[in-house]
Amino acid sequence: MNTEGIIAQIARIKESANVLIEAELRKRSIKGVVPAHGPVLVFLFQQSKPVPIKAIVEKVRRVKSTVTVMVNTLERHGYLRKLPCDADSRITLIELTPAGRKLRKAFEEISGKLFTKIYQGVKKKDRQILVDLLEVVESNLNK
Amino acid sequence: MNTEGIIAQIARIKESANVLIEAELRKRSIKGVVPAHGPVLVFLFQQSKPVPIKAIVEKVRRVKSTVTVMVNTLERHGYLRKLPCDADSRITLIELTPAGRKLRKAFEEISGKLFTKIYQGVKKKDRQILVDLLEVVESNLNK
DNA sequence: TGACTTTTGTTCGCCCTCGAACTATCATGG
DNA sequence: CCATGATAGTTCGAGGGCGAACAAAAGTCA
Repeated sequence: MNTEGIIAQIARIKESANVLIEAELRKRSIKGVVPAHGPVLVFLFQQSKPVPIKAIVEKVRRVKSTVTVMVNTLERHGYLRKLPCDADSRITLIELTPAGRKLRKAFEEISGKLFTKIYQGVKKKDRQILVDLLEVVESNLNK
Repeated sequence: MNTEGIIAQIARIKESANVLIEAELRKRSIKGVVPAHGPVLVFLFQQSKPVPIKAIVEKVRRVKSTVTVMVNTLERHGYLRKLPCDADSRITLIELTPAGRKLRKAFEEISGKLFTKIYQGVKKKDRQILVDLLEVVESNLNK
């Protein structure tokens, strides 16, 4: 009965997923992108207009100092651009470059691959049970 | 990145657990210890004699350069000591200081608290189902 | 309008984490 | 005995991540 180490188990799963993602990025010769950029990029894929950094901070569950640095890294690698905001000069607007938009397809492929691999041989019903139990655990942890 | 689902969910759980652990450490005024030190300390708690850094590396699933840094941090904060090895001077032996050993109780308390909180209201049977499903997912990811 | 507060981002210090390169040291086979 | 190779740790550079402190701009209100 090894319910003792569920957090360790979860941590290992997360790390294995990251390893897979990194391997797929390498396979596609995508440089300068790491798994942590995922949420930021996914958010930017959904935008049709430049968005303030603040909006990214609110979506990606990272503090703003972290987002500042990540945005700079992605900018340095040419995946996004910063523009000033005319209406409010405190604001920095972010928009994907063509290189950044090109990442979208890779992202979707990699997500699909991960999903397929994770649930290999797991029945739909069990997948649901797993996700539901994780949800209970998550909400327990946040109360 | 974003199977927008289980991996994100798992990542959030892991982070919430870390937040809880950090809060408990703070509550106990334990300085200089972060959740990542957990595996190292747990391993050292189990030792009755000084162990080489190499042994730590093998247990904690971190590369040796990471362990080097972590050991130095824990040493700087007074939780462990480095000693030379007479038989083989390439080796650095590590041993907990009294301050380090004193962390054990806090660790056990925090682990217990985490366990209780996570599984609040989850039946034993469901706990087992959860852990079993996670195990399937984990082994899927590693093949 | 001028003082005070809030909001937006950046910077800094500290830690983890990795991989690659490097230093000692030890082991082994010729 | 010594050259060659394996081993143990460290260092370096690049990235993530946090909180605290900070600067700049905008908002508020008397």
